[in-house]
Amino acid sequence: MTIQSIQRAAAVLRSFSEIRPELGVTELAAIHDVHKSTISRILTTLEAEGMVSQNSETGKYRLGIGLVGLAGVALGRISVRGAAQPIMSQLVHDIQETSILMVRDGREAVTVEWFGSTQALRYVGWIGRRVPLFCTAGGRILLAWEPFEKQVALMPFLPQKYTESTVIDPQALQKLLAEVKETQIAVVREEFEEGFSSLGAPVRDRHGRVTAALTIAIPSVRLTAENFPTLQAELRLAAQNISAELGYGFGG
Amino acid sequence: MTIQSIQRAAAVLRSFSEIRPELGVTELAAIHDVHKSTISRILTTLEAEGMVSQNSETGKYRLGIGLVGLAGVALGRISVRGAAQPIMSQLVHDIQETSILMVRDGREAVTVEWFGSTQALRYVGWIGRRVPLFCTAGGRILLAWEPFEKQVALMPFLPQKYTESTVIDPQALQKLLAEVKETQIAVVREEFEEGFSSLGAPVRDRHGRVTAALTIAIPSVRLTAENFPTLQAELRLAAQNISAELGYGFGG
DNA sequence: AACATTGTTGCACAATTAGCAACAGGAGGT
DNA sequence: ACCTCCTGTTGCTAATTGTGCAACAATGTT
Repeated sequence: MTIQSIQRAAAVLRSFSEIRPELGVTELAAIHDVHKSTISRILTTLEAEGMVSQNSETGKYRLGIGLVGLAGVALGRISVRGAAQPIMSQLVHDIQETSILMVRDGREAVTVEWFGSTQALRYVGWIGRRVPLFCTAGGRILLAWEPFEKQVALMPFLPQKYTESTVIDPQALQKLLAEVKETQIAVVREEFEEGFSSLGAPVRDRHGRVTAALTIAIPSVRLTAENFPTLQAELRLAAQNISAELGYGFGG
Repeated sequence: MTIQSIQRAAAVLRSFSEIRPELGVTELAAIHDVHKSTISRILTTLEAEGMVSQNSETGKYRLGIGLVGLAGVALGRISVRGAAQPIMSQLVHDIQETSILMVRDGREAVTVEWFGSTQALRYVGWIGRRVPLFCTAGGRILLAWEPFEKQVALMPFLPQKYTESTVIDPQALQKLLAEVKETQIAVVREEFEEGFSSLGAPVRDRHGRVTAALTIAIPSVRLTAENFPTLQAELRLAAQNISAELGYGFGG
């Protein structure tokens, strides 16, 4: 028994994205198959609550600053962040590449912490960035230890290709996930973003469950056969150290 | 014309805080003077939307990871962040103290970016942290250039004292805000958190409006008469540089 | 075992919401 | 300047949905 108008409000909020950060009443009404007067009222209410704001020039709406404060409270309960921060900071200092910590949110992975490389050419992340599970290293780490039935249940939701390299064939993906589980490392080369590749390693909680993914995001030109062994070793070690901090008895 | 049930949902979300990250149905019902069955249904709906999650052991609720992704989109539209990041990183590198960028959210200031000092004793911030306007350096920066009537209109909402040093007398505060406006620097010594002080400087947009506050948060033992001139000068310069990036013609 | 407390659920009713229709304002074209 | 089109907003009312009552299920304490 859920409350329909609250569901509608949440659906409206989720309509905004990195790609479509600003939307109009008429657009949202079409997306949700709801009358525009209804959308207008939902947005008016959400604006009063600081969760959206209206661009006075365009009349269109965006997500509002009030969500940031709510997310701050939500982030505060994610204990892996505290454990990971010093370790990630050191990792980035050592390898001079960007490191990102992700957890699962529905059918996506979301960034809950990140430290950026200081090199001029580097990957820039942000807290709250959502990326697909299937074609990112962090996403594959979060999927690889899921029960097979759960992995299969997600296959109908495979997204479009993001790049020429994106793997979207279910069987090929299953194979990749099995390899991730075996090697404990995920490697994604330009499947999600042209020019960038990523490595991922599992972070486990005290029960041994993979609850987060520690990743390195790197301009592809800098991921070579020469430095790959070092990078993946450093990443593994950092992920193991974070897991140990969380109470995982991992060869500690 | 706002939608009451959506307002209620938002009010429930805002009930969670740093201090009270986990709340039960009965507590929330009392806080909001709403029947607990109503609260239970609101929470069930919000949980289905990923905006809260229930602790299976305690039966209580917390804010959920879905809010982080929404906040990520909201953060993406705050252009001051991109301008500020390299400058803040350099500032922290130079002074070895934590720097925080805040914008206003209603009657509070919220952190939209931060870079932490690597010293062992340091201030740790986080994206989405909300702090009172009145007794933090960033908050005072955000208030100081507000029209007098707007400042006065906020006085009834003065919070309780956080520390022995918190200034909550309206007239004393008005005087402090006038000084901030004159000196272009806010200094708060342990008014919000024991052991920590902060300095704030205004960040202006291309229209000249103060739309963000750049701050340094520092263990009070490290803020001395000796280093204060250097710290405030570095902070001013960094804030001016960010403002210039935003198109403010500030003695460029 | 009995009791207290918490979160959940079925039911019915009336309060609130959703959709229709009209409106206000702005942009673009002639 | 006038007209058309499009967008977001608002008054009104019917009916749908949300709310509160009452009961329930589960857990913890004495």
